[in-house]
Amino acid sequence: MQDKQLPRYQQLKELIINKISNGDLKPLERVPSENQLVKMTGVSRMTANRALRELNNEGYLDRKAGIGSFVSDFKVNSHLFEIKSIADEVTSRGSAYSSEILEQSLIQPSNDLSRKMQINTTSQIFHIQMVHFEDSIPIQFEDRYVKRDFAPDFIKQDFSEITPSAYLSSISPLNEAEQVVSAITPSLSISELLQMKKDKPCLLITRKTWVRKVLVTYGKFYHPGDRYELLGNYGPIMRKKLSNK
Amino acid sequence: MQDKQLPRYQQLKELIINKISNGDLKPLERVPSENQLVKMTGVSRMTANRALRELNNEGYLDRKAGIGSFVSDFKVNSHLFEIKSIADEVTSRGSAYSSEILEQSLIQPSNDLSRKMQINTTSQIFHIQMVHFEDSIPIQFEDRYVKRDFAPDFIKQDFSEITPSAYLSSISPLNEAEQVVSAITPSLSISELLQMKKDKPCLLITRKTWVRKVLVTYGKFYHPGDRYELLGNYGPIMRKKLSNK
DNA sequence: TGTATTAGCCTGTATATACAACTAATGTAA
DNA sequence: TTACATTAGTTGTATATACAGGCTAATACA
Repeated sequence: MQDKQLPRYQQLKELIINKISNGDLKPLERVPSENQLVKMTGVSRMTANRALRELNNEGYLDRKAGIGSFVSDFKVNSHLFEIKSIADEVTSRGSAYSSEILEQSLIQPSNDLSRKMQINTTSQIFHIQMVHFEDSIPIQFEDRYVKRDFAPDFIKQDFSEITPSAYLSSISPLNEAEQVVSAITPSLSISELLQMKKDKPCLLITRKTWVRKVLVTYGKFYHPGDRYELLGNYGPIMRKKLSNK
Repeated sequence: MQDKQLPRYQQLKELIINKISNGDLKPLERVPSENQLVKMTGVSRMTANRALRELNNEGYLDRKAGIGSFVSDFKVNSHLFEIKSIADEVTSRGSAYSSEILEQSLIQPSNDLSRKMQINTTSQIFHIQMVHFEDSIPIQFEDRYVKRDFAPDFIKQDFSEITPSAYLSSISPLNEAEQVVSAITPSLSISELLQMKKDKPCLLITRKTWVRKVLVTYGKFYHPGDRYELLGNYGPIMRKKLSNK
């Protein structure tokens, strides 16, 4: 039954997380101040402070003394997941990013796919296939499925302007992700798309992302083994804050 | 000069982190209670509470109401880094773990290696090469270098009993790690060690770990691409606590 | 002796209060 | 207009206090 009531600071946190998840509060938007929360909910300022401070530590909010508390923008959330937009990655290296879209359609999922995405076969999903280039050299083949009801306008987007990852993050911050990394020998078609030599290995990343415990995307990302590495930094005190600008 | 003094709860946190890092406080050992910290340092209980609570959230401590606060054991820290001991990984899947040691020696580093490990060529380092098996099938070739002054007894260990990762974690919790994942075609010798078919790809993980900002190990971990996957879960609220037992 | 109670310590939460530092907007004087 | 001071609102920190709930060991009692 779990009717044991949560502590008040936790209730406050979930209230705000829910507003972020369902879009009531959008990235960079202002969140009620500590004193406003005191007036709204009747808690003391210290418990409002604890709620906002912990949300800040967890990466949901950005706070500044004298200014206020704001919802983190999606770049911060991406960093939280160690999942960067491929376009940002390329440009941050000082290289030129470009892309080529191979397919962008609304499809009926196969049995296998509907099972992987935890839906029934009658609901439709979006499918996109594209290649990402760094200085005109292919570095990723993206093969992604997206739930239709999560991103109804997915089909209308121009993904040569904004990557699917960035677009999906802009709709709603992703709460959770699972990523499986493996090394494979690519199929002939993928090998050709990535302009790889025969029998060269491929780094394959299979990623699922959830929003509020609901799976929204399932994608496979193929990288040429000799042109791409996946970097991860791990440490207890590595939170990065937005610059002041 | 940075002589601006840190907040008191932060001073308390660093005091305890330092004691953990330099071995004054060992895993599972008791940490001063909130009231003891009050008497020792003169702060109020709430700021002692904040220090211990945040250390708990960051994975350094485990706290239990009615019992006390204790240094997390190395398994928790490993999880913090998303780096699991290969032996734990295998046994948690219900398989039988075994290993074979190929080399365990004290060497003079080459120029290239001394640069990678940020030491001069006169200091000696340990070198170990071993293969890890799951149900007698090789799943990892480990090629690791360890600073001598960090683990002076490294050479004496029986690594068929405890993996190098687990041993190093037991000496001191690792503060920071960097991990690069790539897909390669293995050399013939590695391919044979891992009993792989010709031209099959290999998942290569290159990992550096630091303790108190000092690099202590540098290792390469080769996995057969068709027998191993690297799994990562990402989410804001995924802290796992030790069971009660 | 065996059992129940109590006392004491621990963490967890919540409140009220206070002061400091920072920022933006406003008012005021040169 | 410009420069400076004031003010109000924000977060950041620190303290004192209180009560609840979990746990252990000493104590009291039958």
